[in-house]
Amino acid sequence: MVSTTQALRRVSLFKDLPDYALARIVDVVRTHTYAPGETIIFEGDPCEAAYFIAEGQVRAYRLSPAGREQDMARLGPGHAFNTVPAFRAQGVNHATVEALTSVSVYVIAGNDLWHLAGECPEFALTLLQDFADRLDHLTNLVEDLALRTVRQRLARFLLQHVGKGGAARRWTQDEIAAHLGAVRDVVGRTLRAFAKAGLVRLDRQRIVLLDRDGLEEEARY
Amino acid sequence: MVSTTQALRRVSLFKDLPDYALARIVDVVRTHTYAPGETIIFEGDPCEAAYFIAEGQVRAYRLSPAGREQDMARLGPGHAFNTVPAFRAQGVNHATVEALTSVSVYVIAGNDLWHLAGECPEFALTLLQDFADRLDHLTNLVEDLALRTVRQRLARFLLQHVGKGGAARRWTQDEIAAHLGAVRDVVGRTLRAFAKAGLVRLDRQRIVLLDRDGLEEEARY
DNA sequence: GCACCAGTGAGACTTTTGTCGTAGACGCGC
DNA sequence: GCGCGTCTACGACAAAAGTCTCACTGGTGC
Repeated sequence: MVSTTQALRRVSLFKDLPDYALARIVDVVRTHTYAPGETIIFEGDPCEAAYFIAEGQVRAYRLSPAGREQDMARLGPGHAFNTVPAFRAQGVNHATVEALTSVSVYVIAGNDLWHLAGECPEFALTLLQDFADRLDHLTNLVEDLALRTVRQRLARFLLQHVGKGGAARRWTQDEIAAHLGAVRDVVGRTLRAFAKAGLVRLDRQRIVLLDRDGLEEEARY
Repeated sequence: MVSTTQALRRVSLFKDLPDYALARIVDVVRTHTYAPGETIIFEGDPCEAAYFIAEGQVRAYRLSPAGREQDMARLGPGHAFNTVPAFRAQGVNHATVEALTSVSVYVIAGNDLWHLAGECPEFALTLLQDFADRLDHLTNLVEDLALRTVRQRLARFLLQHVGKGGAARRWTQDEIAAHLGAVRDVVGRTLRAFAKAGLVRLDRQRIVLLDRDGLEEEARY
């Protein structure tokens, strides 16, 4: 715990906090690590704490009784999750969060987070910014789900997430489906349709964009 | 402006604030009224200010290029809207907001809101609670849109919004559709299916629930 | 009374999405 | 190599949702 203050500064949500705030956080924070594939919190469980990612990637999703999944967010170093229930009356986790890689997190109990926000204005503002970003993201997600077809959503997704370089992480069709609010079959079918139209090339596990303008045409309204 | 402090306390978001915070708000707040049907802010416009409802009902929605609408929220006295952009880098309104009734609001410029949150911890906490509630609401909305059919959504909607007494406000099928993320035709068709199954009775403009258990069955899973 | 209009009921039809079954390709551990 | 699990391809089919059209109702204002 000697250099915890230094380490905390690496989390972008804590980066700009004054020393006194960090000192208070050090008092209440714990650390924890999770293996890839491990589930960190379960939707519906009573909320114990909020999590801040030091290392690794996680995904937060909701699960339907039929087993279908809908991603709410993918989060990496510096992001936080499960911060919401600390500020609500009945605090239950609002999504299931799963480690995609090895993950190490800082954990702060809900009560402590509440008090920190009340005592450190800088921290409260940081949280407000974070919440605002997530409200924006969810609002866009709602619009997509309600007003656009899978085809349009997939075109947008490809434009955003399949970078020019091959450096982009691989997405399985199942993952894309969970991200878009569809099922694997439909994603695969639509991808093949794009391939037939010459918009993309499917190199088994790798998707290469051939016609960016064409995809933008598909994505636009 | 004499009794503004008193009046502000009627807004539930301001209710529990200490006097010094209210005094600061009084310094920067303006008031405004809107007629029924009037659009208060437009999606995509640069964000000027945040709004707190003193009187009346509004609805916030997103519009697709095809003219279809998706409600994000319906808000009444004590609720706030357009508070999010004040906490984001590029502040543009994230939805269109329309007055359903005569509406009077308190208006606070984005900058002022930011400073208030930084200087009044109680206010920051109140805003965090408000944001947390809305994140919860939007998360549920995403789950509904992605994982449930219109039929299931409609059953839930009826259970929630059509109270026992006849006191419930009237919903047109168009409004229900915007709320559920569907189109009027489908809502009407599904309502008729429910009526045929004996779950509801349709009295032109009035929906009466006949079989609550049956609807819960439709809504579940 | 009359015309007008928003809200609704209803049928026919298309498109989109989801479901199922089967099969092939690939990577991995043994 | 072999088996095994994951990911993918693809066709057939079913269900859900959307689109289009027309008619009807009940209220409003004139």
